[in-house]
Amino acid sequence: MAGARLRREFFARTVHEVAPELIGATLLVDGVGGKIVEVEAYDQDDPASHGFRGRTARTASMFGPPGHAYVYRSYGVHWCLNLVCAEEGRSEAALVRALEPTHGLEAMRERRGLEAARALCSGPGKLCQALGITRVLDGLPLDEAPFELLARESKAPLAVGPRIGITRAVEQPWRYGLAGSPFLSRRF
DNA sequence: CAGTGGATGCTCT
DNA sequence: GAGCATCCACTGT
Repeated sequence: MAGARLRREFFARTVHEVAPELIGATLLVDGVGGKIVEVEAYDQDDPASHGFRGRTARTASMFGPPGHAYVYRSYGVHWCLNLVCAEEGRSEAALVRALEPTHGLEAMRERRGLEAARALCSGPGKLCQALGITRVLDGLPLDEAPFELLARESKAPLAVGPRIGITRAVEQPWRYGLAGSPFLSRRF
């Protein structure tokens, strides 16, 4: 299932080291969540990253200390969750794109109005809806309630590919997934 | 299946 | 006023 609680120090490295290690970790919000099966890396010098043009009110927490959440609204409809990496002052973060639901399936079904477990958390907006993530959690530390983040117990078979839904830096292969998982937002 | 378009809000130009 | 790190419903094979 899940191992030791991930400490803030885990995130105090470049996102390109952290992101692949997040695959297989367990993410819970108020006890509801599951195993991370898909993330994307965004860094300081990345034209596709919100931090690329410098710090703004929206992206403040992305420039904050590592091991915290950066939550933003997407397309005016959905919320997206990032796990902030690197040292304070830089802007590096891993976008959590999909979970394999393991805890609180009923709560997720209620929030999503769905039955199929496969579709509960198979996308960044979907998983935020399923876990009840909103701007309220922006900037909060990941090693304190309501968050709970548990390290993977064994190394996961990794799939790597280009990121989804962006228009700049499309060629960077900074999307990581659990190979073969049926809970991905899209196949690799 | 694949492809299209609408909903919706906020940030940045 | 454009442009999104999206999702869903709808269309047409």
